[in-house]
Amino acid sequence: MAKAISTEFIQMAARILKTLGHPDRIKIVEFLENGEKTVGQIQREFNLLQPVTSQHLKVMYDRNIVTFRQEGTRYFYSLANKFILKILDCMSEVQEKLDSGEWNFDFSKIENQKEVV
Amino acid sequence: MAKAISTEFIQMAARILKTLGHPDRIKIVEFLENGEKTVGQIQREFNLLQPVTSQHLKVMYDRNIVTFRQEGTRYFYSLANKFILKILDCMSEVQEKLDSGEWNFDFSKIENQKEVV
DNA sequence: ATTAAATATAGTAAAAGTTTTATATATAGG
DNA sequence: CCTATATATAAAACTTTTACTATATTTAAT
Repeated sequence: MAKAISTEFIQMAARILKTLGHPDRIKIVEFLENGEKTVGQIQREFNLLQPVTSQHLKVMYDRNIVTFRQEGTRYFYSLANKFILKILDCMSEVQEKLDSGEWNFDFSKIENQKEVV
Repeated sequence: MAKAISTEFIQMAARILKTLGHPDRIKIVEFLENGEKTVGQIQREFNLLQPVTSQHLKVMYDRNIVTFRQEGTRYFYSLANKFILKILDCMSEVQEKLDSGEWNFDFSKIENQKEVV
């Protein structure tokens, strides 16, 4: 079972989780699981505005979630560390359990819900 | 390997991750892993203000992360579903890898960093 | 009935995150 | 050199969070 988590780690983890707590970013990160992609590829894949795409990538770069290499005028982004992979694994595992009905999650509480405090 | 993640699920997951993306809430959720706790217990454990504690719990309740039962004037909070446990497991696993040096994470990028965009 | 304890709720100001529109930069090709 | 392409950066308007402070509610005890 999970052992206690250190303060320094918690700060880092909170930042990562918060940053991944945005639908676009989850999708992007998942997309990058298949290998590096350019900004344009990402943008087209999810029908995002270019600056939005860049912004997401910048935020994730600043938080050490993605990294990139430049080639000519293109920037190839990829996942920066294994923590992210782990989280993706975790999520898809959860989704499987939900799909199979083994687990249950009350979506009603979170859908179409106005933000509260 | 992680399989594709559905849109509905992504919305839900983003919400959960975003909500857990706060140091206090990670700590609280981890604390609850040991079994239900009252608001007062949580508050004292982490030296939080009472309204702050209640707020965190309310937000997490609204997002189906925790649940509670009332007994007299006390509210006993506990984890609401297994997704959360999974995330906690994931995090402590990552921490182990980091501690053991098997993995690496550049903390410099996220510590004492002013928020950008 | 009164009071104390435990917790929730409300209100508000400040901070952080998001989205959009506009503009800049850098590289490649002609 | 000039132009087009790919991407970054900036600025502004807006929304959501966060953290406080104050107050209300409910139950238990006297």
